Amino acid sequence: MGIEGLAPPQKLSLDRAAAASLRDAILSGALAQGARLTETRLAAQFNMSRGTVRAALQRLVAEGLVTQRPYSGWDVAALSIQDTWELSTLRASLEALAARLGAERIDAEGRRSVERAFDELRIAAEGGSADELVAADMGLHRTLVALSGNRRLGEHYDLIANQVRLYITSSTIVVKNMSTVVERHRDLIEPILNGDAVGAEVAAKAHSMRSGAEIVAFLREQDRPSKNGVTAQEVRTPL
Amino acid sequence: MGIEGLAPPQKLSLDRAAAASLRDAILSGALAQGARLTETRLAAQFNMSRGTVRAALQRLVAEGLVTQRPYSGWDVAALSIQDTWELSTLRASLEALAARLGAERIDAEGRRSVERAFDELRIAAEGGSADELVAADMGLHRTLVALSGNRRLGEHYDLIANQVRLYITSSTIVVKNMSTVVERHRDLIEPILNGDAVGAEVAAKAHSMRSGAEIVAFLREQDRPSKNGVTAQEVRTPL
DNA sequence: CTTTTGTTCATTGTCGACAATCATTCCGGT
DNA sequence: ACCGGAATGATTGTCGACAATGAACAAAAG
Repeated sequence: MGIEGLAPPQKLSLDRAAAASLRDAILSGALAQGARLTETRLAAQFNMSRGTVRAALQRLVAEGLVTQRPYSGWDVAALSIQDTWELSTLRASLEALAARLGAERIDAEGRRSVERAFDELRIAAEGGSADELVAADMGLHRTLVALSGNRRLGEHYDLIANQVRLYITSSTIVVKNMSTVVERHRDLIEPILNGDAVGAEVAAKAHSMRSGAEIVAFLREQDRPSKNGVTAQEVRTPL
Repeated sequence: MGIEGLAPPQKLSLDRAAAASLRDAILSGALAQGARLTETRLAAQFNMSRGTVRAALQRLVAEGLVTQRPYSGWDVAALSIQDTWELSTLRASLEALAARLGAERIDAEGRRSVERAFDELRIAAEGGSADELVAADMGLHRTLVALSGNRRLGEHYDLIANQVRLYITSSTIVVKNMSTVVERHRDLIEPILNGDAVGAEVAAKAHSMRSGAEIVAFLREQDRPSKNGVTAQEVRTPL
C-alpha cells in the first residue's frame, strides 16, 4: 500500500497536454464552432512541433470535437440541429441503460456518491453561477453512468456528453427555474437509489429526452442560420 | 445525381491505408489479441515512416482495437470476459434504439434494403462458409442501424461491432443450427418492416442480449486463461 | 538468497525539413 | 463581362534523425 493521499505526479505527454488545452478551449467556447485550426499556428502558439499538434488534433477528431478535411485543414466541429437531435437521442439511450444497470447493482458506497453529487447540484442551484450549475448537473449524470460498472459505456457516454457541451456552452442556455432542475434530478435518482431498475430506466429516458427536446427547441427558436456551421466565426479569444 | 453504384476511386492517405491494413489483420485474427506492435517493425514492413504508422496506430486506438502504453508500446486490444459483457450490453442498447427509430421512419426503399440484406443472410445460411455467414449477419444488423437515420448512432455502433468482431473471429464461434439464425433474424426484422416501434425495440434487445449471452457462455466454456490478455501470443501469420 | 540499486538497450516521444495536395488568384481568350 | 486554365500561395502529408523514457538485466548490499 502506498502513502495515503499521494497521487503520482502525472506527466502528460506533450500531445496529450496539447489536446487537453485545445479541448478546454473548444468546450469553453473560446474556440467557436467551425473555427479553422492550422497546424503551423498552433505549433507556434504551443511551442511544439507540428507533428505533435497533429497527434493532439487526431485525438480530438476521435472525440468528435474536431473534423479533419484531408489536405485541407482541421475545423472545430460544427453541429447542426440534426446533430443535436442525434446526440440527444443517443445520450438518452445510454443514460437509460446506465440507470438500469446502476439500479441493479447499487450498494452503500454507490448511494453515498449519488447523494453527494446530488447535494452539489442543490448547492449550485441555490447559490452558484450558471457554469457551476452546468458542471454539477453533468457531474451527477457522470456519477450515475459510473454507477453502471460498465467502463465502455462510460467512454461512449463521455464522447457524447462532451459534444453536447459543445452547444450547451456555446449557446449559453439559461435555466428558467432553478428549483425545477433539482426536482427533476430528484425524480431521476430516486428509483436508482431504491434499486428499481425498470423505473430508473424509464425515468432516465424521460429526463434525457426532455432536456434534449428543450435544447433542440431552444436552438430552433434562435433560428440562427448556422445549419451546418456556415457561421464559422473566427476565434473569439486568442489562446 | 451520379452513376449508380460507382464510388470515386478513393486514394487513402498513407496512414489511413496503413490503419486499414492493420485493421484487417486484427479483425481477421492474423494478429492475435495482446500481440505487441512496434512502430519500427511496422514501418519497415509497410515501407513508410514511423510517424505515419504512428498516426495509423492512433486511429486504431480511437477504434478500440489497439491500446497504447506510453513510452512502452502498442498492443492489439485484449478483451476480458468483462469486456465481452460490456460490449454485448452496449450493443444491445444501441441496436434496440436503432430498431425503434428504424421502425418509426421506414419507407419503401428502407424495406427493400432490409429484405435484400435478409436474403443475403438466407443464402449464406444455406450454402455459404462460416465467414460469409458472419459477414451477412453483420451486414443485416448494419443495415438496420443505417435505417435509424442517426449517423452518430452508426458511428458508435461500428466502433462496438468491430470490437465484437475481435472475439468472434478469434474464437471461431460455430453456429449450431443454421436455420435458427435465419429464424431469429426474421423475428428481428418483422416488427421493423411493420413499423411497430416498440415491438422492434423489444425484439432487437432480446436478439442482441441472447447472442451476447451465448458468446459469453462460449468464452466461459473455453475457460481459456486469457482473462486479461495474458496469453499474448505472437503474430499468427506474418503481415 | 533476497532486495535494492545501477546500467544498458529497445522503443516511444519530439522535432525540423521536404514533398504532395488543395484553394485561390490571375490572366488570356472569347 | 464571362469562362477556362495555369500559376501561386498556403496547408497538410511524409520522412529521417535525435532526445526522453521505460523495462529488462546485472551488480552490489543486506
